[in-house]
Amino acid sequence: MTSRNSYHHGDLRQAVLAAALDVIAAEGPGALSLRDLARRAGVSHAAPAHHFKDRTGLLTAIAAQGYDLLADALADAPELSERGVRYVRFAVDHPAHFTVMFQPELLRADDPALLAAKDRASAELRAGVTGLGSVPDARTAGIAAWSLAHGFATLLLTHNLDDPVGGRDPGEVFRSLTGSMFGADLPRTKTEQRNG
Amino acid sequence: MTSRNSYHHGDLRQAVLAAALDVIAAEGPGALSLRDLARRAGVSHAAPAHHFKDRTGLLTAIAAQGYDLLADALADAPELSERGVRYVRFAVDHPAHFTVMFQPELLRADDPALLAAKDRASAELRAGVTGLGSVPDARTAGIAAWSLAHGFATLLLTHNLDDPVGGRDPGEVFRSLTGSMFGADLPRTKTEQRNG
DNA sequence: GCCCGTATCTAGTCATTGACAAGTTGCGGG
DNA sequence: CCCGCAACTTGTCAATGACTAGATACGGGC
Repeated sequence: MTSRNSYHHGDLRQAVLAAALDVIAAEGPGALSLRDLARRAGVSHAAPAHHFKDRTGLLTAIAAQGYDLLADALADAPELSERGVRYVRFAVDHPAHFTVMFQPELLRADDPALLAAKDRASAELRAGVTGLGSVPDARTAGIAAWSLAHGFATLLLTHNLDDPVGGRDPGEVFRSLTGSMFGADLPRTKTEQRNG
Repeated sequence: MTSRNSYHHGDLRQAVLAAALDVIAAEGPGALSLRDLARRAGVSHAAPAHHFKDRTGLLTAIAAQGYDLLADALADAPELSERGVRYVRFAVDHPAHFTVMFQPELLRADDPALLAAKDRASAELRAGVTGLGSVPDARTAGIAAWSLAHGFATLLLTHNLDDPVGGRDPGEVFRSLTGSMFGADLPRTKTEQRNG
């Protein structure tokens, strides 16, 4: 699957990406070694560079793929709270992507593919907020919602909430979180927002 | 200041720590090089190892210092919302510490100094929640508050909120955030919490 | 005032890595 | 059939983390 006996690997780009995700999820981006990934794929030490240019290029490709996956995950979610749940689930399901996406110093910020994917994801995030209706300050509410979901996801991935969450589905735990803050169900109406 | 003409540096540990914080704040933990820090301090390439053992030891020392600073910053804050503001301010004022503190794979998790400092900070965080009184689920509320502050801080440091925040004080922006979610002022009473 | 234990720092070394250059293989269009 | 180009290999260099052995000087004990 990952290596062939022919001169050409056949699918080296995917093989390296997959191996990289494993390493990052297990030991973080700092443990990434292009030469190690090459060994795992059974190719020479310089082969990965042809597909990703360098270490930064590989991480940038991962981040771009991550933003695309996030945009897909958020698409067609009815309520704001449901987008939050999906945001958290995305982080748990794709920890390596999520980790790399939010470490700008590891990435090539002007990469076209990265920018495009990031725009897609941003649009989906904003779409969730506009669904709130004409809330007093939709922008502030959007930042609050994003902060809540992002903080919960980050604390989860950094093992700061292992005890409270236990074995429960993190998405459901987050749902109960938003419930305890806003009341039973989101999105709230304009009137509720003013009184809340 | 950073180097002396005597054989002994005099304060190498502090000099290396300070230089490391600069590097991390500017280029992230991945850009840290013990040899580079040694050059900046004007000592031999192996000198820092005497104080921190290895790269992981240095990062662990920074994280421990960070948790101590955070505990200090949170101490004696009257309300929960004020602790949130201070949490965000800590992240903005000590970006290198904050970054390293929440990347467990960079640290030696069983380091005594790290564990002690982390416990201090945890106690301060929990103290803020108990101030809420007998809220339905204090633990859930605590996680929600921590997630909100942590997420906002993380998004700030990763330059995902540059436009919305502009030049304003991030602490004040966060204060307005909590206000838009919970109402005018925190902590809310038990009754408000039920109705909210 | 001297001596010695030890913390601090130096000098040298090795394996590993990222990055780059130059060459080889083989797929696929014309 | 052949040729351009993408995919991969081989070789190399500087930089780094980690380790070892040794030099230096600070400070307590006498």
